[in-house]
Amino acid sequence: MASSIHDLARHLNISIGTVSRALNGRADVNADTRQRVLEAARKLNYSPNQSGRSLRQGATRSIAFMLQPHPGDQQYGEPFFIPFLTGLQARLAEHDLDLMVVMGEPGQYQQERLRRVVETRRADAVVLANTRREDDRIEYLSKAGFPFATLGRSQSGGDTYPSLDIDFERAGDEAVDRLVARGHRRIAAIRPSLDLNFGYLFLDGYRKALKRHGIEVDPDLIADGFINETGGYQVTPQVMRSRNPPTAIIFNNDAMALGGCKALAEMGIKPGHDMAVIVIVDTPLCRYFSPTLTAFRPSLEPMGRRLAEMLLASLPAFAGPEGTRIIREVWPLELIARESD
Amino acid sequence: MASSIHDLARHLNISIGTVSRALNGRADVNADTRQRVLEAARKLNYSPNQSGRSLRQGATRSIAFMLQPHPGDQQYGEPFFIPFLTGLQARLAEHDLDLMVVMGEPGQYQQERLRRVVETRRADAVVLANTRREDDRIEYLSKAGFPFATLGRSQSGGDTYPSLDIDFERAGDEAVDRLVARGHRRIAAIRPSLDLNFGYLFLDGYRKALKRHGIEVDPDLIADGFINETGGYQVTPQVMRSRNPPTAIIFNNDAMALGGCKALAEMGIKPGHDMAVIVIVDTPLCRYFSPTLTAFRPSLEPMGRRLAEMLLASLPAFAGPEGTRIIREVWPLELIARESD
DNA sequence: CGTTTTTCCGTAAACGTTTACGAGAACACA
DNA sequence: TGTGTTCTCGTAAACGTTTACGGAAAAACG
Repeated sequence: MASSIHDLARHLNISIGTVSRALNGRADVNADTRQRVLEAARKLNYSPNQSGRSLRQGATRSIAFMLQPHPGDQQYGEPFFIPFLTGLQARLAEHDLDLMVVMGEPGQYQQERLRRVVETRRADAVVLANTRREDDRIEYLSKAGFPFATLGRSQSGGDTYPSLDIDFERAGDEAVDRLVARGHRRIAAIRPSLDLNFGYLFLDGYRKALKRHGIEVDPDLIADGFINETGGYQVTPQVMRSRNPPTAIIFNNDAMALGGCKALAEMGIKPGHDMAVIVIVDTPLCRYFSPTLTAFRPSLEPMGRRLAEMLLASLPAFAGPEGTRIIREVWPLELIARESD
Repeated sequence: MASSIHDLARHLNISIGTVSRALNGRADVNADTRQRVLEAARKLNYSPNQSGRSLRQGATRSIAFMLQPHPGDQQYGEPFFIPFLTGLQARLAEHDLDLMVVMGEPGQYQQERLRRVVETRRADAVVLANTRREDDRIEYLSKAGFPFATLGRSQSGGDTYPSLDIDFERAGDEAVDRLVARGHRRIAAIRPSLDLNFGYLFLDGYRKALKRHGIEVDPDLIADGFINETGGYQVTPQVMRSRNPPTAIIFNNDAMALGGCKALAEMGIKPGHDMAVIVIVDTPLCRYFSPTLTAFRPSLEPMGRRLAEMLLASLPAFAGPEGTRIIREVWPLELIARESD
């Protein structure tokens, strides 16, 4: 059915070696022969079989993206992976690379899926998302010497891999800045209780800004909860019950913010009126919630494209003549001012 | 680095044929030998190279999922693909199948990406989403004899492929039913202007229910627009300007509903108060919008799993001894009553 | 003990590529 | 004409599997 390089060779009465060289643009083939090969390839509708190619070259030309759902994640998952994936895939496709999506089992730090991809050599490299502060996937890939890049930083693995992250520290800082400028002194911070690295970065920025403004950090105003609506709903009252309740809350996650606002509403507190609310990562939900939520927005599709570039720059097979580079970048977020603060 | 079947053979002083047979559970290998092979495989950390396997067997053990963004789609894409993909991938993984994600170029009906996957044999089958009423991807795959399944029906390709769809017709019907029961007689329907098949199905249900209730279909109350917020925003005033404006609107898309509500608000009309609003496919946005939007909700993750099963049942390599079957299913939606109607 | 059957394993080909190597022909140069 | 160079191509091996085939040894059977 599908034509192979042998079919072309037989059809043209030349050897398969020449056909292959002609197709791959090698120099040692007569211009006329090459022309005939290309024509025949078009006529016979030839495309190289990727399995054969992979086997010979030891490279699959596909990149695995591993997405690890959080335990207890809500039905629709993290909305921002689609645009990120779009960018990632677009740039990879320009290099004729495929994107394989691997999802971990929710609820556990599973390496099994990852291990399978690596050991059966189904992909040439891996992109990790949802990086933990200490991430066993990173440890594993580092030790295995398998190329990878991450969306988000981690304390694991050192600086040996490319990573692209959002500047959560600066966002936490700016959020406090903005609230202080609007007269707030009692500012709460609510973040996920998971080991997710961004939760730590966010808190660093939050603390730094408070110090700069000479405001003492009150542990009662910092709380961790499940990274979903329920988490925000459960943990917000906790902060409100402190001896000296906050007048503003920064949520480190959109879903938690929605749950938190629900809790506030039930306590008769109106976000944007009686309580300032800022969300660190903007999603469409923030735009449509009532009140609309002030939030920091990342540019996801460009990030996807950029991380693809960074990964490729670290791979010997794709890096230019100037050699491989490990690039790490931290991108700023754009503040979208809305009604809630 | 990675050990091959040759390493095992050398290590055990037997032939590679025997090793392969032992690993694959073939009968013609001594129980004792098999034991030794399995142990050695574990010790040497052996996993079969997928490229070699694919080449020999003519099957890649990976399934491609093609997602085609709509022209002018908003930043975050369709939120429901992540849970669907989760289910799809989970079931495929149980059969040791990988999931490859292929995104078409937004704005065009591009077959190029698809063609590449098929012709270079990078996947054993394809899953299509965003099916059009007349879908050239389906035509192409049918003609090429390449196995595929679709999320959503189409008029293309006949009944030769498995498909799983949501019962948009019934949802349109039920929405009208519900509105009529609440006293409405002037009910508008707003759907995307694209060739997307669900838009037609929805309208069929809408018309059917109106007829059953003896209400004449008013063409002025049916409008098409871009499948995003802007589309809803632009087209809603159009319906409102009709000689006999509606008292209720059914939106066939969540983003269009949000845009529509914005337009209504600007006209001084309050959804859920002065105007009943129902949305056909529920997303988290519907739950957080103010007012919360009554909507029909699909169960996406189970659908993903089910479509994987249906696809596998149609593939000779995976169908059980009872042979391959083409399964087509249409799943009902669950009405989530909220404040907007 | 001779014959047949069964058990087990090695050999080798095949999947579709790429590529190192070498060889023949053409050409340049003296 | 002899030698060296360049151009072009064919040959064959290699990547890591699976599997058809055949054969030797062991077991079963009379």
